[in-house]
Amino acid sequence: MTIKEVSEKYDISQDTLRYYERVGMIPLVTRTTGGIRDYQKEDLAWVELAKCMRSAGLPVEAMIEYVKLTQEGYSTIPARFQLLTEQKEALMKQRAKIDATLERLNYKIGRYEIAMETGVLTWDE
Amino acid sequence: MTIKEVSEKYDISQDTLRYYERVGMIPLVTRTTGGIRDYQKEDLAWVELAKCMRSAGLPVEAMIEYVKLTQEGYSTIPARFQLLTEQKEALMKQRAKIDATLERLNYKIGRYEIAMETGVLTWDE
DNA sequence: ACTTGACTTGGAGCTTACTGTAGGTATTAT
DNA sequence: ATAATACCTACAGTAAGCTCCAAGTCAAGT
Repeated sequence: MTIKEVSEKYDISQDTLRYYERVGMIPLVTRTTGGIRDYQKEDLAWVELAKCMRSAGLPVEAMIEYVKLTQEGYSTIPARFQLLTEQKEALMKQRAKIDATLERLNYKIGRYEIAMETGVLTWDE
Repeated sequence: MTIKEVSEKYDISQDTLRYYERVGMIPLVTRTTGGIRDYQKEDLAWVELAKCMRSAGLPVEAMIEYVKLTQEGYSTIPARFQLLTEQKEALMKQRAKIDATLERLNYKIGRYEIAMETGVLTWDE
């Protein structure tokens, strides 16, 4: 699969795909003899994982470390476990912040709704 | 309340507090005759709101627009309603992405746990 | 063989959101 | 009055994560 096809399939720009590979956020992609990227199933799985992690806000740095550990073999399994656990904690904290903010937004939105119906805005900020 | 006290109370650097005011993410803060910031209850409420929104990842730009609308009076209530509703949608999407990523992390973490107990790693990425 | 278009690298540039610095002013304690 | 400390503005610098560009290479069609 060419970089163009991967770019379209996952809605990630070609530049970003090359960037991910360059910084080590995904392992080196399979190439043709001419040096052109030819994404295999495994390469695609890494791209998909990277996209998922990034979309949640997980830092590029964490993915780079994870890829590095994975390439170092089984001995790094405890380290990988720890890394993923830490990232999981971080995401859970982030979700809690979003939930708190959503509650506030809902409250404000509700007040604006009432204001638009009745013409009265209570407790403005 | 001085900027130092506000900084400590909300755990936001003084630089950031000044930055928030400068870019209009919070309205202009009350000053002493000497020109020094003296945060009043209302100023603090804005700081707190800004902190909450930013911690959830809501863009600074959105808060700037919201503050601007608020200062333009009641006629902007529908616009404020729309702005907050859009930001709410964005946060809900972000939360969904976090949830999807958390599921994947949990799956991987579970597999690493089993690997550490049994020495066998199934279905590696 | 030649053109066209997609691909390559290396490196510069951009955006967002701060963060730090320099040079000056205000306030507080002695 | 003076020294120490906290504050001020304006502006430059930084970090993360892309994004764009130039100059060149590869591959497919004619």
